[in-house]
Amino acid sequence: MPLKKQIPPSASEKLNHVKPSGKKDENFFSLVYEVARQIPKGRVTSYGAIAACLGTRLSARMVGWAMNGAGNVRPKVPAHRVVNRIGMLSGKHHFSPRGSMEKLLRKEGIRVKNDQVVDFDKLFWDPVKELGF
DNA sequence: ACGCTGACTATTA
DNA sequence: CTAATAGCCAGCG
Repeated sequence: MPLKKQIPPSASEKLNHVKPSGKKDENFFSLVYEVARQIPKGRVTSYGAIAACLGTRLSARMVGWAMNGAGNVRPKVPAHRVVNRIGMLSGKHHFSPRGSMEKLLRKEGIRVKNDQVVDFDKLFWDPVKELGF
């Protein structure tokens, strides 16, 4: 799945209006959480896709880092639906309890084999495309 | 303040 | 094909 063209930084400004309060600290984090919450059940996406949606395709690491606090944020953020670009459950080690990520995915009908999402290309949910970016 | 680390990705060798 | 490299930027010692 081609990540297509480069996303202009203006995209982040678009989502910027979403933030209810005037806090800019959680700017990036909030955006990540927002997008992550939009992931339909039974679908998955990648850190890079979210990053691209925010206009910072190169900062996919930050997306993952943001997920680090996903469990602390309310409402819950389906961090288990976010995997790396090849559909591998790279973040399963950060889940509690260990291995819950795969379980959750399976529960949603997603087949996981050897820490990898089966038919990742079909289950892939592109926020850029779905959200109209 | 500085440097290292990391749930990533794309590019180059 | 695999391996190394470079961007990204928020935390933490």
